[in-house]
Amino acid sequence: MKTVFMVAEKPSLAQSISEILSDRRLHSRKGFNGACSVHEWSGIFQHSPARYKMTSVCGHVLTTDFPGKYNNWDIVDPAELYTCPIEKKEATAKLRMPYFLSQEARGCDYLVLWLDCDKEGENICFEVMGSVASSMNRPANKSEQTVFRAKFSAITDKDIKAAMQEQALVEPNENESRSVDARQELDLRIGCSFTRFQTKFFQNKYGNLDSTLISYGPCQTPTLGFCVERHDAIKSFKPEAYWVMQVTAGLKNDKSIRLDWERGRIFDREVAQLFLNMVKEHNKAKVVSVISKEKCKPRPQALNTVELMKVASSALGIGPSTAMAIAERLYIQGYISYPRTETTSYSENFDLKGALQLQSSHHDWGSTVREILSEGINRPKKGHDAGDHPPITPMRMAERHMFDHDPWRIYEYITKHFIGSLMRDCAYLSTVVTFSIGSETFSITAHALLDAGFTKIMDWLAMDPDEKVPDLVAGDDVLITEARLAERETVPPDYLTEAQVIGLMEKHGIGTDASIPVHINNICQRNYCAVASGRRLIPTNLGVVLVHGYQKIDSDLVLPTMRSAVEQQLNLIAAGKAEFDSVLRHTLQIFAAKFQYFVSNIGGMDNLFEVSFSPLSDSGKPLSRCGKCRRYMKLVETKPQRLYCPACDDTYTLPQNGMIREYQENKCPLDEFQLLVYSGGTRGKSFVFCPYCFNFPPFPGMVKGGGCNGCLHPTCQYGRDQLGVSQCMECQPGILVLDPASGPKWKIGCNRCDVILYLFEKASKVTVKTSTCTECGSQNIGVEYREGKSKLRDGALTESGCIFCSVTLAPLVTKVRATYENTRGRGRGRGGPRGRGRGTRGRG
DNA sequence: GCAAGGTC
Repeated sequence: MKTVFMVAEKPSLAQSISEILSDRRLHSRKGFNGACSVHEWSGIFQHSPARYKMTSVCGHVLTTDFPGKYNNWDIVDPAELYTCPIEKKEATAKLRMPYFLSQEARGCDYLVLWLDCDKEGENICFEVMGSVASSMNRPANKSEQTVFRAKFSAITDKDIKAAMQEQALVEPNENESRSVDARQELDLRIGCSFTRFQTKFFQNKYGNLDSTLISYGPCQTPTLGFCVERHDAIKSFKPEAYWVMQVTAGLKNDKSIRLDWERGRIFDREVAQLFLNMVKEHNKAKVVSVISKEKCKPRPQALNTVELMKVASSALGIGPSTAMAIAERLYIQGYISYPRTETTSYSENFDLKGALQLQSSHHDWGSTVREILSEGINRPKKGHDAGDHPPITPMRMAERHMFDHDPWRIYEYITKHFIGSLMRDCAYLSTVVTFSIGSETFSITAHALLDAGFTKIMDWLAMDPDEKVPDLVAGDDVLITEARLAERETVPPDYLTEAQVIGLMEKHGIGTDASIPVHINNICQRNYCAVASGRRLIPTNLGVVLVHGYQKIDSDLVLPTMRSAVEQQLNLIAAGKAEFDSVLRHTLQIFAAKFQYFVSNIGGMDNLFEVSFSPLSDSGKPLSRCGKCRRYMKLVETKPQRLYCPACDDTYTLPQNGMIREYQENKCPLDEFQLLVYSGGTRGKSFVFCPYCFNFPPFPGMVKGGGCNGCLHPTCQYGRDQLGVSQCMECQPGILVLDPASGPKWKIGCNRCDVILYLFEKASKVTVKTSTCTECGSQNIGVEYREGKSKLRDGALTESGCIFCSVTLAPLVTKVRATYENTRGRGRGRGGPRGRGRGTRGRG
């Protein structure tokens, strides 16, 4: 019997599709990577009995990257990134997806690809094919088609079964897949080249940038551009005076009404005065017409991701990435449907009634739901069907107490939106009374609620039911009690809200429903924008200077149209109208030239930086001596912390996220740089290091970023050979090395992994002896205590021996794993005042 | 240490 191997884009879809195709008679098991399940059943394929086996990937199997040697920022010129080779690597190493697929596909005869029906999905088809090609059976007849692409537009029985019909199965579309390869390559080369160049250029010049990375990207940069554009509009705004005419009239019942002038506002005082004078010639206003019209506020369309993110931000004060993380969890727990969808239309066979019935006993909205069920569902409005996933709807009922605050509010919104979309529109009577005073026209408008409709459940949209329409008919006169001019001033626009930024991204095709929150997060975390009250995005100095710099050098770099222009080129590949190679070569050529131009004109951006930031030479505090000039170098504490020698104008990278201090006056015997101590907190790793060797490893075989505990110097008293104790018990290549600067809380730490031994607390001296333990071969350790501090047997002040085998020493040793303190900056008393927006935190 | 795109 033949076996058909089938692959979907995510585990949940593999399950749904399997259930449909097997008529719910299937056997399921978890795959070895813990993420994907495998579903098996028997059926018919191409008119013969067959075994079916279905599993999924988790998004992309592979990712595009540079070969390892191009990832050294100090050696590789970013310009090389336009021509150097690129390679595909496993997207998520721990899932071992290619291996998983090849194992499961072993011995199968046919492959049916059920990846999402978009270009990314098409690309993943080829990643899957590449993974299983060598392990599947080869057909006896070489010309027989064994790889099929299923095309589906909804996860419904009807659609899925139709897609599986023999005549519906097609071949995967290589052109579409190649267009994604091209996109990946362009994004990688362009993004990384600009990011590396500007990061290195500005970080080596300014001390107070407070950003580890000054990134550029075809999506994140235009997104920042929107925020800065609004910032500029606010800063350059010039208020303008204007005048409005305010006419008040008295009714018979002594009530007075304010009439709205048809001309709205006038920007010329004299002209406004002229109109006022004309009006003042009259003491009555005549009712010209009274027109009532039934109007409606439409019920919402079915909910998609972008709309959910906008509402979460603007109405609930929950940022898009937090909102999506919450939605993701609600989905996994089965409370809502798949939350990443562009579709705003329920499919024909969507069980609206069933989904509604689930909510009929709800404490808060059960009674409304029961009313709808008894009156009948109002068929929702047709929205856009992107053919990806159904709209976001509740799948299970949940009460308020079952969730935390924010998850509840997201669930509540999704559910109320769903219910609202099945109710009637909100209907109201809009009455306009038009008046004439001489040649000028005025009016009043009043609304009277006829049917609350969906605003009964989406009550934040409800209308005021109490607006009274004055009892007037055409021909009536009302007495003018006052007519005057009011002087006003135009006001600047406000900063963009997150919801508006999402709207702009959507409009310009920047990012996708899944990546929009990531881009917004990026520009906040990189310190280009801060989230202010009302979730408005206010660009920081750094953000403003960057965008102005791009505008000065090459405004294309920040234009929102750039992304869509490139995508148009890519679509030519997808449509088979252009060659992959020629489009890629052409586009890369353009950007390589833009990059060169940017590099040679970076001075233009630098001029702006100079105004806002202080040079490295003015930053930091003196710490330790330079081995080249013997003068003091400064510790620059803003991220990334580094050492700067003002005399040599050299910068040295330091270990991050921890304290750096001098190690007395000790120097490295190789380069005379003063030695330093890194400490990652009380329970963290610590080691002695030479700032020069840390950046430029002195011996072959040493890696960059290491301390003296990994140094191969044969005789240096701080090196591995003198202070090493034994092999690490937990990692193969690691060596346990004494940290000579750690007293009185003495530590021996592995120079590779997180193993730490605490020993002989409060001892005055701990040394590594030249002799070794006869039992285990470890170096012996010597310890000395001061009078009264001894922990040794009988209060002895000195002893030496093996810390693992000696019955007196071993009990004074504790093994732990280093923990990392979750801090920015160090200690207290620093870092307070410059609060930074963190994007995903805080609620409006 | 970098992009953007999938997804857990």
